[in-house]
Amino acid sequence: MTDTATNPILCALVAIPLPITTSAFSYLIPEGFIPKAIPGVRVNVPFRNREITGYIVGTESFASEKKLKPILAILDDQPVLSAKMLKLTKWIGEYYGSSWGEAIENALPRWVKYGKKTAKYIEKAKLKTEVAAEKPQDFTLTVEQQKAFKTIQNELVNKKAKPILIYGVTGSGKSELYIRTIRETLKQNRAAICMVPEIALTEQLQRFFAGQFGDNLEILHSKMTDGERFLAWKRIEMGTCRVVLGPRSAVFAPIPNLGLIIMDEEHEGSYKQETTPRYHAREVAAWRAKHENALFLMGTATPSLETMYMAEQGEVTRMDLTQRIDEKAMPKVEVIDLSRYQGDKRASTMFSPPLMREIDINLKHQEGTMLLLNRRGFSTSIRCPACNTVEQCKMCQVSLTFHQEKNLLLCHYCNYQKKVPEQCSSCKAPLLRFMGFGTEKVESEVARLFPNARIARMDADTTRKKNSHELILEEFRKRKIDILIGTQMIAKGFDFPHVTLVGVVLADVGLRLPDFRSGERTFQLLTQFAGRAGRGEKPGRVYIQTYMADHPAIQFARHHDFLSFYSHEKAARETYHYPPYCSLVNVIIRARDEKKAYVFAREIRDAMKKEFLTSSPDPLTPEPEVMGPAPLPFYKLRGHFRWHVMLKIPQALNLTPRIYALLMGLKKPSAVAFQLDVDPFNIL
DNA sequence: AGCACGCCGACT
DNA sequence: GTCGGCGTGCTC
Repeated sequence: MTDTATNPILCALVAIPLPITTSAFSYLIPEGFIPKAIPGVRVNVPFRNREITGYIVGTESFASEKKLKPILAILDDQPVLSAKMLKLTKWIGEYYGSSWGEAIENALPRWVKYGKKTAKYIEKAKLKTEVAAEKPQDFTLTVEQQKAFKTIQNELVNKKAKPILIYGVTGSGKSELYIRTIRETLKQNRAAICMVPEIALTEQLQRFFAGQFGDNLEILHSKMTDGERFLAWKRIEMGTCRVVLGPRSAVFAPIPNLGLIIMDEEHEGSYKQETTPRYHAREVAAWRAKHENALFLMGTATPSLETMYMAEQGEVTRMDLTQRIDEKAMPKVEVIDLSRYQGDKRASTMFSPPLMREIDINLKHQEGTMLLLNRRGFSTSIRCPACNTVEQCKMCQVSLTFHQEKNLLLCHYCNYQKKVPEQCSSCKAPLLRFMGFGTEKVESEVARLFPNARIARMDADTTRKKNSHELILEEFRKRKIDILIGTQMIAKGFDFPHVTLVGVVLADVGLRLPDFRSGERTFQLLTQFAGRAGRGEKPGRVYIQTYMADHPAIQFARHHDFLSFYSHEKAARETYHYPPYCSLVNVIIRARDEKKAYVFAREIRDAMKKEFLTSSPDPLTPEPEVMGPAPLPFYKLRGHFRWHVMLKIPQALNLTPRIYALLMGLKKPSAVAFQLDVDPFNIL
């Protein structure tokens, strides 16, 4: 043993924010840096032959000197990440298949990446305009609300509380429960995060919350300037503000003593991030709440199948709010079978006579109308006008997508393909119809039919600019607009008491998407949208136009019957082995070279089959399946050809390390890249 | 991700 | 004979 061996050498483990598999690299800590080299600080380190900023995630000692490079600089006096957040990001990396460094960078606001903010930023941030606060009103709780609140109160002090799901019909007063629960949390000197599906709803809830929590409220979202975010972050970190409101990224708020995480509209797909790390905020929130002894509270009128299933399994506590507050009735829903009006001279190309009549009535009474067409679809599907059959894949039970280039119908799950049929595969009628029109066309049609109406359209195209959301909504709220036309973004959460009529121009749009969740999504959309009507004094009316009037998603939505829809959909998921009866992992393969992408995708498919399809002779357990490779809907994206291979496996273990090891074992051409999507939400 | 190392085509 | 194409491999 030499002298150096008896003196252990202190090294730092540094996570590097690059897409590499090694989770952390060891570096020497130069003598003078030792006191500052604590977990959570940023450091500059030599990496290969360049300098890169990483994060210290731990320290270790080596008995003998290894050939390690030294840390070049330590950038922070205080950690930018607490020990708890380090653990959380580690788990995210492991579960969703990103590097620890990428998971860390994702959890931090942008300004951390580029260094400290100067006084200039702070001054700028202080100028932030105050939000108009709605006067706090104290509601008396309904009997159901009281019962739910009592349970929540108990669970709030239970360190081992399970997550709670509030299943409450639209207008049943979930927000009021959130507020009381947050107040209760504050009383215990703890802090709360409240997540909403998107920034637009943050702004809506902000006025409501501001009246309740005043200076204690802080907002966190990516459209804020760096300066605003910096101040907000610091106030939260120091415990000055103890109520945080924001979209999915708010789950990473640097709260020191977390007591509560609320997730409003739990079923919303926007909680799943579509870039690396592809985390689901529901899972992250559940993990964080569990490890920080906080309560996780979800609320929605249309729970996801996953969460309902967890409740059935006893892993989530479910509470129901079946009544609207103030004894308001649920709006009456009419389903209009459009095939009845084909060739009807009174019908316009998109409006049936009953819906036109109702719009007219609303204009005369000067009451608000909302029209929904959820057309953000990329693909057009084909339908038989005689029997309304939509061409579907026999194996996967999803709609076939029309690919113009190849002039074929493709299944995006298993790559089954067939020629565009010349006649309906069900009733043999000729002349199949290609469907497709969007909100813009609705707007022009409404303008033509109702020339005196004041119309606005709200979709991804009209809300690109900052504040355009609020501008449109504000005009509508002030009744300067009679008819608001939009995509799903007008369906969620808004509370306009003057809206008495909502119309769905074509409910079928969502049902044709090539996704096993299309029925669930359509049910949710219709239910949420119907809930926008009749929130004021007058009762609401809902008109749903469709060619698929018998579809369960439409029929159950018509009767506001979520629980029956759930039973129905659950049975289908079990039959066809989809979540919650299995776990899905999607491997996305892309390359500039079309052939290379496909060849490697096949290699991955074969390797995964070999790895996962060998065992399980038990006939009662469903076999794992490896599907694909199939082209992704955006087959050519930014010059890359994209394929995916999907693994369906009947257990919810964390398979990511195993799949990663497997894929790294293949000799991958460097021109090909792959990415995991664990628990994919959009199979796109 | 990047960035260097490495082995094949058109240039002074 | 070289300059440089991007295929491939590695990063404490």
